[in-house]
Amino acid sequence: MDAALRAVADPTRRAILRLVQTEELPAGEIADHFPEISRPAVSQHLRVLTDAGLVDVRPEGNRRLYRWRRDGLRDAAAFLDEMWSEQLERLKVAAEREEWPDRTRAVQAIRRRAEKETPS
Amino acid sequence: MDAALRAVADPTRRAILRLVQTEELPAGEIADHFPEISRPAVSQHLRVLTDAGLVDVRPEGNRRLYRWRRDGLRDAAAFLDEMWSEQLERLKVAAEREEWPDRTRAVQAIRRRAEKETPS
DNA sequence: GATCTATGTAAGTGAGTGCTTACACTCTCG
DNA sequence: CGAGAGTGTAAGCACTCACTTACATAGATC
Repeated sequence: MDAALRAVADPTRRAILRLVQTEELPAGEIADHFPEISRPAVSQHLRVLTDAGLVDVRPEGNRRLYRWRRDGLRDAAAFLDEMWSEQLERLKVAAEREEWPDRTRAVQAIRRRAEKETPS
Repeated sequence: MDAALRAVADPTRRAILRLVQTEELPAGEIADHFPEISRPAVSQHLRVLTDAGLVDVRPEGNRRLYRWRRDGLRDAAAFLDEMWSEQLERLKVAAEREEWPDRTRAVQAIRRRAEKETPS
C-alpha cells in the first residue's frame, strides 16, 4: 500500500493513471500528453506505476500497452474509506447536528480539477 | 492533495493519524507509541501532518494537543472515489453497448458491484 | 540484413526525506 | 527566581526522487 500511495502522490502519475483508465495506451502516446517532461521521465513514471501494481503492461509488437489495474488502489482506497467511515460513525454517535462531510461535492471538485490537469 | 497523499504514504504517519483520530493527544504521548524512533522524529512527522492539513494542533499549557482533521483527507478520498466510480461508469457503458439478452440484469449487476466497492 | 521505430536502461544531478544528536524555547511549580 | 518537564528547531547525514542526456535493445519494414 505504501508504494501505491507514494505513486499516486505525484500529480504526473495521477494524470497518467487517468489517461490509461479508460483505454489501453502505448508508452509513446502517453508521453505525448506530457510535452513538458522528457519521454524517459514518463517511462520511469510508468515503471513506478507498474511496480506499485497500479497499471498492467502488455507487449504488442513493437510497443508496450499500458492500462489501469483496478485492484491496485484497493488497499489505499480501503484505508481512506475506513478513516472516513470510522470518523463518520464516531460523529454520528457523538452528535447528530455535526455537519456531514460532503463527499459528492468533493468528487465534483476533483473532476473539475482533473480536466484542468490532464488536457487531452 | 499532493501533500496529503505524500503524508499518508508513510506508515508511521498513518499510525499517528489513527492514534489521534479518536482522541486528542499530546506530542509526547504520541511519541511514546513509537519507541523505535526518536521523539524529534515524531515531532517532525507531526509537522508534516500539520502542514498537509491532516491534523489540528492546540496548545494547552505546557503541551501541544494533536487531533485528526476531518477535511484533510477529503480530496484524496475523492480522487480514489472518482477512479472507482468512473471505472464503474465505463463498465456500465460497455455492458450496455454489448447487446446482451437481459440488459437490465447486467446493469443491475454493475450497480451491485458499485454498492459493494464504493460504499457511500 | 540494414535500418527505422518504439521503448527501456544507465549515469549523473539537484532537491527532498527521514532520521539522528544537540540545542533553544516556553510553561509550570517549588 | 530557578529547575524541571514538554516540545519544537538546527545541523548533518545517508538515502530516495524526479528529472536530464546518452545509449542499448527488440520488433517492424524495406
